[in-house]
Formats: sequence, C-alpha cells, structure tokens
Amino acid sequence: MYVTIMRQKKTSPANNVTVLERLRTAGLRPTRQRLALAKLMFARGHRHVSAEQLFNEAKSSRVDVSLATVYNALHDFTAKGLLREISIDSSSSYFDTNTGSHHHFYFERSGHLEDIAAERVNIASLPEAPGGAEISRVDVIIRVKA
Amino acid sequence: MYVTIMRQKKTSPANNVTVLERLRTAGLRPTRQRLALAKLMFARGHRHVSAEQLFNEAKSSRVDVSLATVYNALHDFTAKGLLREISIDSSSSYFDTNTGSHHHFYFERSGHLEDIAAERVNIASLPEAPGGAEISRVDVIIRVKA
DNA sequence: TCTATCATTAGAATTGTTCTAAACTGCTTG
DNA sequence: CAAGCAGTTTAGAACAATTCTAATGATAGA
Repeated sequence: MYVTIMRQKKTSPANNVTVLERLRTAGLRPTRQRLALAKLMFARGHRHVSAEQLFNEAKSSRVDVSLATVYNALHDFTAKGLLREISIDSSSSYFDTNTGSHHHFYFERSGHLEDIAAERVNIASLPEAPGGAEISRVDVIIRVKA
Repeated sequence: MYVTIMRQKKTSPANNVTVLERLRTAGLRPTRQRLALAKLMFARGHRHVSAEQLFNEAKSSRVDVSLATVYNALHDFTAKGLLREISIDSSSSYFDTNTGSHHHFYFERSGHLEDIAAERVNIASLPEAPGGAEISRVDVIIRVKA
C-alpha cells in the first residue's frame, strides 16, 4: 500500500520541463515516479544503468519507489525508445541512455561498459539477414581484458 | 546420492574415441557424465545450447546427470576452450560449439541464434582499447526482426 | 469533479544459476 | 590390482535478477 508521499526537492524547472515533455511525447503518463526516475537517468550524460543501481540511486535521493516500479519504468522507457537495453553478462542487464547508433567496450574484469561512437567502428560489409528479414540493429561488443 | 548407474547405448567407437581424447587433451577427466554430455554437444555440427536444453537432451537419451553437473560440465568445457559462452538475451546463456572466430544473427522473436562466418563480416577499422588494454574478442550480433 | 484507465506497490512467485556437503570414481601408486 | 586421494557428481538448498499478483492510488479527459 502507499505509505509515504514523497516530497522531493525541485531541481531546475528547465530540467523538469524537458523530462516531462520527453515522457509526454513518448506517450507515457508523467507520473511522479516516472518523472523522478527519468530525471535520475537523464540528468548526467550517457549512462549504463542496471535496475538495481537505479533503485539504489532513487533511495539515496529520497525518491520513494518500489523495485517493481523501477523495472516497469525502465521497460516502458525502453519500449518507447527512450532507453536501449543491453545484456552482455547474463547476470543482469543494463539500460543505456544513449539510444543512437553506437557500440561498446566491455571490460571483462569489472563488468563495466563504455560507449564507442558509431563512426569509430567501420563495418565494410555485412551479410543479408536470412530470408530477407529486417535487421533491427547491429551490436558490436569489444571485450577487453581489463 | 547415486541412484542409477546409467548404461547407455554405445555410439560409434570412433566418436567415443575422439570425444574422449578431446576431453583428455583439454585436461579434463573423461568421466561418464562428461563423456555423455560432450557427445551430445559435439555429435551434430555447430550448435547453440542452453544448460536447460542439454539437461533435457540428456534425460531423453537416458543419460542420468544432474542439472548441476550440466552446468559444471559446460563451464569446464568453456574454461578449456571447447565451448564459448554467449549471453544475448539476459534470460539465459548459450554455449556455442563453434569456438572459432565468427559472429551471430539473433532472431528476436524466437530467440534463436545462427552463426555468421567471420569472413562475411568485414570490419574495416576498430578503435584501440582504452589504456592499451588487450582485446579478448569482438562480438558482432545482428539482431533480426524475425 | 468524477471516473475509467493506467500506474504503483509489497511481497510472493518464478527462473536461471550457483553453492554445499556428502557420496562416489578415475587415476596413479605401491 | 588394491588402495587412496584428488577431482567429480549429486540432490536439494540458497541465491539473485526479474516478473507476477491483486489491491490501492493517481492521472487525464469529459
């Protein structure tokens, strides 16, 4: 049941507006929780965040959301193209705020991910998808021993 | 505890010998279970198999192994270079009997994987790994809407 | 303001995988 | 070729990430 009505500190109004509009134009109701989570996700440049991580950030920021809501929000955002999901290490998946075309370094020791701009990977040729199926995207993952 | 001593049908002796030798040269004791699992894995060309799948195949073939053993064997084989592990869809991981350099089509609807020979993907240029770290491998996954 | 519809919640349930400690076996040695 | 030890296997418990459930709450449009 609902226990606490959070009363979070307002960040800059500009930030509020953009996040709110991103949700609205994506066709997502800008609820308190989605707004708060979206702000955490999109506040600082591109990131690779797991559900658990975002949940913890929310707790630290006194944003009172349940873990289920974090999963719901991340999936809703992904379905609407605001995020992109990546699963590299089968133990958990990451949500990437960079939805443009790009690739990744994966640091095997730490499990850390780092973006590679699309231009830095030059793919000269790719095979056709079998049966002329449509390609939805091409992921290049460079696994690094570090 | 040990319940049944399985008594499996012998397949061709040649097949037996090669699998046994593959295990031995890999530095793995060719136990009954490992032999049986290796035969299932390597019998028919290249495959992408999950632990659960292999476990079920074993059951169907009256090979009495525990699920834990299947996981142990798959990981042991992978550690010794007999298999390669792939995680694409974070729900479970696959073990690929093709350990050579190659890439994959991933059929999003079915979750199915298909090999792409390394030559069919032409990467003209790749970035250096940060800090000069060693690249352990490059995975290209072509996601297909089918 | 009312209300249908959509979102959130706590906790239970599921799923894939790993752990544990005890039973067992392949292999080397004597 | 028996014995024993190191490496394997096992059932089931434990775990971690994620999804489900069904009840409560909030949003947006009339």
